[in-house]
Amino acid sequence: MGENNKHDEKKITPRKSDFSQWYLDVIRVADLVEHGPVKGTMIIKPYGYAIWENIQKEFDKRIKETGVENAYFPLFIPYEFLQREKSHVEGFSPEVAVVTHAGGEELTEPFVVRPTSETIMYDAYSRWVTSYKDLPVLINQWANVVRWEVRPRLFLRSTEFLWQEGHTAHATAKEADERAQLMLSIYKKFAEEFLAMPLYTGKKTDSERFAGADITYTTEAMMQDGKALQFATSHNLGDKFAKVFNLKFTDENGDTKYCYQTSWGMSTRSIGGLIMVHSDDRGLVLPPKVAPVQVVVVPVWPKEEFKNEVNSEVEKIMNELKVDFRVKADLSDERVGEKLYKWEKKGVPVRLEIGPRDIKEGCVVLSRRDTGEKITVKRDELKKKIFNLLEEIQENLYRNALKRMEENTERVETYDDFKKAIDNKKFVLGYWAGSSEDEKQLKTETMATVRCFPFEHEDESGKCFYTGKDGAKLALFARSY
RNA sequence: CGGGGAGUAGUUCAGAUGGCUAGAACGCUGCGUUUGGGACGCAGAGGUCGCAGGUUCAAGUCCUGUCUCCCCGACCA
Repeated sequence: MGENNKHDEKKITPRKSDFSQWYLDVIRVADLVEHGPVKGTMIIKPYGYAIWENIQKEFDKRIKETGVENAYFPLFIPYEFLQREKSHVEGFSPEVAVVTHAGGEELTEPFVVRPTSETIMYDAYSRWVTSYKDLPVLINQWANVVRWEVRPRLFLRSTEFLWQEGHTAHATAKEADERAQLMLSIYKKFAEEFLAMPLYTGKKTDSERFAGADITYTTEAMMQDGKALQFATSHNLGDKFAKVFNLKFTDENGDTKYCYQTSWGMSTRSIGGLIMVHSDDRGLVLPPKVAPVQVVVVPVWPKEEFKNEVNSEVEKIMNELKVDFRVKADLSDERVGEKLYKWEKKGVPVRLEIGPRDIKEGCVVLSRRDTGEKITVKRDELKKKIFNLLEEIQENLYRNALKRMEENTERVETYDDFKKAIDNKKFVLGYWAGSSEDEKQLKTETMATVRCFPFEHEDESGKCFYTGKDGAKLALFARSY
């Protein structure tokens, strides 16, 4: 290494010394994205996009099982639509991109690049729904949205991001709330089973509620630096939007009623979460279920003359494995060490090494990304071993993340203990009866926010550690992204 | 908007008190030797030093202005 070279491109900043830098390093070495020319935008590279595709595919399957269908609505929304719901426009106007010129002229009516699609979808719904027989409307769209955030961060808060947004309309308030909660439970299951990411779920406080919603339900994940990341949300919108978009139906008795609605979304932020929950100082670590490549086959050619023999063996293995796994053979001319590091940094769960020695002995070497453990496996039980290994890695990642989340969640009774716990980068559970003003004050004092009132502690109540009020509900606090 | 930092090769950077043809490492191209955990040799390509003015015999270096980017906070999926 040159003496002038302070930054070794191959190395990764250790998590403990600088978590943000580590996060950016992982993204860089795994080759997921880079910055776009407009501030806060991302160029998602093939490997990064492949992760998103897997998320899409699996989540899409799961929501369709609940009767949801996909559709697509325009990117451009009349500004006037946004303005109809007062708190909605107040919430979003600071961050919308407004188009005032197009086709070489100034427009008579400006439009916005969608920051979310409630308005344009419900305008359509109002034409589609006339009878109770048209309900419920259960529609999802996979799309990009634009929010001109003050401080963008790769994946976590990009100016433009990809997501799914589900929008439903129902005949009753009860049905809408059930749907909102159902979707939240689907997010939770999806995150835990597919992304190996444990979550807290609960209700947001008034101040953290979605602009225009009656109730916002949320899922919160713990990153390895102890900060919280809002993973996905589900909103019970009540009938607010229905009233301003004139979304009405005639019920069984011939009475005209407004619909009750929900909306729910999950974005490319989930990839940021994935990185910050599982990855380590060697690079990305991906749970097998999301990994674009589950098994990478690395041939070893100690001498040129072995190349053909090994490669034909690799081909056999590929044919055998590609039926059941996402598998890739790295036949590039890079030297072996370089390949091993490369795929490690990309987070491939299982690596398969095969060289002349292994061929002679009828076996291969498998190495797992999460623990680094290497095992030698006979060729005839290869498939079974890989299958088990992938399952084990998936479980192990979840177990570790869950353990970390549980061990780093503390219950407190007093504000002093609260501050101590927050400074120790914990998630904190404590009784809370504060106002929105109190939340603000708490944040300036401790940098922590109320993440949610967790469902699992819904029935508990006690004395608020901040205001001293009785009958306070148990809330989850953390510093957050 | 506040607080830091940075603009020089594809990337990460070095270029005190102005001075010869602007450097290194990695990466890239070609040839050869190599290949069981980040190889090595030789040859090569690659830069109007963020931009605009100014001072000077001479500016990457000094002065003035300006723009941009990154990181940390307020906002959020």
